[in-house]
Amino acid sequence: MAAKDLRLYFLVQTAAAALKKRADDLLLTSTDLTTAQTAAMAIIAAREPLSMRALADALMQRESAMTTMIRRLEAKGLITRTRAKTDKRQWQIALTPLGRAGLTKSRETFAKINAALDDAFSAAEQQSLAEDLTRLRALFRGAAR
Amino acid sequence: MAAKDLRLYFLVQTAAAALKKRADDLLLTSTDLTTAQTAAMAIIAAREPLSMRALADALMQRESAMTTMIRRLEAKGLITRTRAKTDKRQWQIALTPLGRAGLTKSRETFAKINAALDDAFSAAEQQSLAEDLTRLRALFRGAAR
DNA sequence: CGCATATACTACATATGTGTAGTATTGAGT
DNA sequence: ACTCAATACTACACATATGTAGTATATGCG
Repeated sequence: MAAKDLRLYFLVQTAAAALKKRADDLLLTSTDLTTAQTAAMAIIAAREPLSMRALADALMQRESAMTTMIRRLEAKGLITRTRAKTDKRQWQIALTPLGRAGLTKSRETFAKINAALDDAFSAAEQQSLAEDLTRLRALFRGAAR
Repeated sequence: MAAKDLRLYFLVQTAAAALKKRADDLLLTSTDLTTAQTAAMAIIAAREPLSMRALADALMQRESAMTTMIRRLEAKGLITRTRAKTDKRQWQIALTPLGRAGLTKSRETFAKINAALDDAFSAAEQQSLAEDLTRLRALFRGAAR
């Protein structure tokens, strides 16, 4: 039966989906942002101004995945895109004050998420889980065999 | 900085994405199926014939997410859909021989994934990871507060 | 300098997932 | 039997992610 082979795979995917959905539910009611958008804005806040490429790398995603999202954030007035002077291929992405405000507001959501985690997992357990997930991610991020 | 708040969230999502991508890469070259399709077929194999609703529940998803995927699997000749006699609202979904063959072939992929996991994680570590993920999933699957 | 290649980004097709609204059928209560 | 709510499923809009192909700019090398 293939079902047993899929057990850990399925657990990882469904746990990630449950976490994402809860965070999205909380975020969308309080800030009208998705978690993906919030994660992008958190990276931008930490490194602005940065290029599409740098943003994609920080989020461990492709540049092509960034185009649409960044356009949406720009349309909402949360970020600005300006051409880099030294390299005209690049954009320089930065938060607007409105974007900064949205990001600040999003902290409530992650505070709730983290409080729930703290209730359910001891610091040692969270540490162990983080280490396992880091190894899991590293294990599968190389080229396929 | 919001980045720290997002640490565990980001780890879970990126670890799940890395695992999904590796499995997809392997599966798509050997069977032309995605992991989501394979997971659906594994459920169908274990419980056929079953309704859209039962399938969605088993995959922890919405029925609306099933419609398109099931249509695709049907178009590929991997599953059949027939109306249930007792309740004409329901479909009865079952694998075709071709579907069963695809599922069998997919086992190679998950054998590789599981071998990689066995290399990197001891049985006890996998057990602990599975328990943590089960708790994490349960923690966030209820209604939002 | 001029050309080949690499890099940064965009455009679009495909796949998945969510949310919401709609249709058809069933079933429960009166 | 009739009505009304619940259930099973579909349709569609939107957000995200991947893969591939294309354009514009930069850069290295002869």
